[in-house]
Amino acid sequence: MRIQVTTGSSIPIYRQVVDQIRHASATGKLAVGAPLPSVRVLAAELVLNPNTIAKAYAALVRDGVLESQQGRGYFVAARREIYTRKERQRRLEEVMDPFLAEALTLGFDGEQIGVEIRKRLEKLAPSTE
Amino acid sequence: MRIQVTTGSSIPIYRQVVDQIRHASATGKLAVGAPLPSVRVLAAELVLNPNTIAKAYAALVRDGVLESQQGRGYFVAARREIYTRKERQRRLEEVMDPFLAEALTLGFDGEQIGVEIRKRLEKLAPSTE
DNA sequence: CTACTGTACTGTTGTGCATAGTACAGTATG
DNA sequence: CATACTGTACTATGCACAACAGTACAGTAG
Repeated sequence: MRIQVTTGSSIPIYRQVVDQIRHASATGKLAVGAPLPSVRVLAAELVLNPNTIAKAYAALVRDGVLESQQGRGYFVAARREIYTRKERQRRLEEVMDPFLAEALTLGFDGEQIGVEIRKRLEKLAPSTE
Repeated sequence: MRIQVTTGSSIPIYRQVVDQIRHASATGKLAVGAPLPSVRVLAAELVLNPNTIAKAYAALVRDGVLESQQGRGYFVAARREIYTRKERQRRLEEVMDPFLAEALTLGFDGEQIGVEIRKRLEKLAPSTE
């Protein structure tokens, strides 16, 4: 798994790391149980502070994407439902609204947004169920 | 047009204002040419600093959503294409990726995301084309 | 002129990101 | 056992930005 980070972006570095690992996990690019590079190794690779990586990993643990094992490392956690249906819905809308506002401003309508999303997903996970 | 703001959210207040006006403009709730509440009036209404509203309005002018007229006020700008097709695509993907990462983590697949988006848009603009 | 509008500053405060550095606990290998 | 990894938890610093307060000036409408 290759992680890329853009310093100077308005998106915090640790957030970029979180998003990429989430994506890889959700699309199956990172299998359940797979080990992740250690905090210090990934930090050295990306020329970042280990604290930044630790923060990203901690956030992913909090969200149930990763599991940590003291002294061993971080691993991709088994998929499990950690939220109620209602909570899932609420969280989805929370991130959907700003996205829709931007998309609509750019002149896309509902139809086109759907198409673009499908295209993006296929590009990321060619073997979709 | 009614604007609501949540202080203490992780989303900056001025950003909340921007998103809501964008949405209202994009969905037609705010007609082209319609006047917006003055910086001071809206600030008083929401119990905010006028600078915060001015910042939000300025951002909307920069994005082509509003137009300002010295001494008169802010008005909804005429729709116009301010970005190239390529730039639009790039901007869409920029906001789409974090959204998709979150949605996938929550366990939604492409199909369901499309459905949720359609539902959300209908709710916001019942008279969709 | 007066009262509204936008606009542009200067500060100050608080918060969050990212950094550096140190320290300690658990695990694996020899 | 010792060593070298791993995660984890602090403290402290520099920086950027959000939001605030206050002031000032320019354009518009009555």
